Amino acid sequence: MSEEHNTEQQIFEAAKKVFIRKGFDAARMQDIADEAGINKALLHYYFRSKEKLFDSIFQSILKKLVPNLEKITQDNVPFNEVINRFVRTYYGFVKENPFLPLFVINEINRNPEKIVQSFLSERLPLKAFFDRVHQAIETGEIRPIDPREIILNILSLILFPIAARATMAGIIFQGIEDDYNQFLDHRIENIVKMINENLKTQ
Amino acid sequence: MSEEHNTEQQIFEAAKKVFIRKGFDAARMQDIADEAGINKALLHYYFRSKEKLFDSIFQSILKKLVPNLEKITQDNVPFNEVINRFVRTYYGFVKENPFLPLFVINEINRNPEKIVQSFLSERLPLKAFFDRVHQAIETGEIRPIDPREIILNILSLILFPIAARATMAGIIFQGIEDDYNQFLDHRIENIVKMINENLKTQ
DNA sequence: GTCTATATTGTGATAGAC
DNA sequence: GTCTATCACAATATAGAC
Repeated sequence: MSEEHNTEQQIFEAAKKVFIRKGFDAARMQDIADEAGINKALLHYYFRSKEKLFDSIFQSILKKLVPNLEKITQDNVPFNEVINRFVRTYYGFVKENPFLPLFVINEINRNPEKIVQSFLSERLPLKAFFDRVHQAIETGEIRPIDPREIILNILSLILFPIAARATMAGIIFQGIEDDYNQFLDHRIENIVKMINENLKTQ
Repeated sequence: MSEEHNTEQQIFEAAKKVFIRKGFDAARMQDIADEAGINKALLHYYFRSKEKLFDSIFQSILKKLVPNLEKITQDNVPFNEVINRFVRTYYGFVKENPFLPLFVINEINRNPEKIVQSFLSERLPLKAFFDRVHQAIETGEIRPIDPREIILNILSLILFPIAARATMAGIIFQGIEDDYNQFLDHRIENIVKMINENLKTQ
């Protein structure tokens, strides 16, 4: 009873792990079967094809990567504190899920329609943040700026160093990833400062 | 005579185009043959294998993407002008070569040793920039900061929006790429400002 | 050097026994 | 539901004629 065997769920989790690490093209059905501890034929029994298996996984991953800013904006904190929370919680998340950013970027590149499907139907969790920015501009808390620019700057500064880890660690740290990790942790402080300074009025 | 046929060079250029656009895994030898206007067998005649053909191309591409900061730092201009030139010329380059960043990131991920080969032998073009930063710190022109942090911030702000074009345009511009391009062009101004403000003393 | 034809290998998918 | 064995196809690589 407590040991629900549930093969379908087992496959799902295994596939998630393999797809995220290798991407759709490089992922092998054999890898997924091995990871799940079963054989290839069962994959096709539960999910008809590799593509179908992938699709069932992708949407949930994309949602996890788009920052959920509703919680962060709902408390009535000053705007620079909104930025502070945004940067720190989002960095904490991608640090724990370092393969997600590049995975999502590549898969959307491979098939751009995938993103439309999921974001046309429901409301983006970015709406709350955009509203909060406009409010901060009206009250003179920050200078006038397109909210999308703030989002793009923060995501760039956080996601790029993770997505391009091997490249950047190779170029500026001779490939020593431990040093690079420490460097990134320490740098978060400065990102918050940089973003907030850029938003100051006058 | 003036019409040097030179099949090898023709293959090389075709392969470069196809590899950059599709990546190593997704690139097909047939695609390259078509692009070069010859057949598959000739590819193997000139370059023994797909891997060998790829390797002969990759190093030159990597070098092009690592910013060459020697020219920019050699004139005796104030440091904020160094930043200004760096950001604008580098953005101009990747705008003309939008597939390079993600291509390099993915291929180094696939095979991290590739980067070591090329950068252990010769001196990085970043050295001149690092020296210029240290000089600017000593003269009090900018605040004390790790030069690698400046590089990483600039590359993040410029490369990420290009590498993740489909994703970001999809999330914040409903996939309308023309609007996204204009948005990026206009944003460069603010990147220069943001980086320079962050480097101010006090 | 350049081509056509074919060998070889890898992988997604299916058939069929249990 | 789960397995083994096999199909079908795609893609790299090679043989051999010209």
